[in-house]
Amino acid sequence: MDKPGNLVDASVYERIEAVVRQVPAGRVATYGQVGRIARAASPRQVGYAMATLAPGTTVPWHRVLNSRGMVSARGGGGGEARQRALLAAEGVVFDARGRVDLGRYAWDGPDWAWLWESGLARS
DNA sequence: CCTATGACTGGTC
DNA sequence: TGACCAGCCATAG
Repeated sequence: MDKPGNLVDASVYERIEAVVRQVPAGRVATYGQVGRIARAASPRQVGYAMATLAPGTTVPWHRVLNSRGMVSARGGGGGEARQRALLAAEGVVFDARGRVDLGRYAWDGPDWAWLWESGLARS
């Protein structure tokens, strides 16, 4: 896992990115889930953070889906197909409606150790 | 410095 | 099933 560091003093977007980095290949997280773990004020903050990521970022943004298990539509376009391709390459299957079975691919959450070291475990 | 602008979710009607 | 609404932070121009 990557360096947790002290995420408590980091900006909201930094915490969100750090959490997304913890999502392993082949699993997917929802904006709401990431938001709760990163202590974002609202799930939407996660979307905002993803939208500002640089093109060549190392953050696995494609593993973040909305609460319905679908790829969220974005302004620019294009990125949606890429997101699904990346997930498919990791073995994530989409059903006929274009949805992922969250009950099967949902991420369990970050490791306890990471959570503690990052400072996000504290309430 | 101020405004517009985004990858969302849960509750209510 | 929809449709509508509040809540929210960083960045660009």
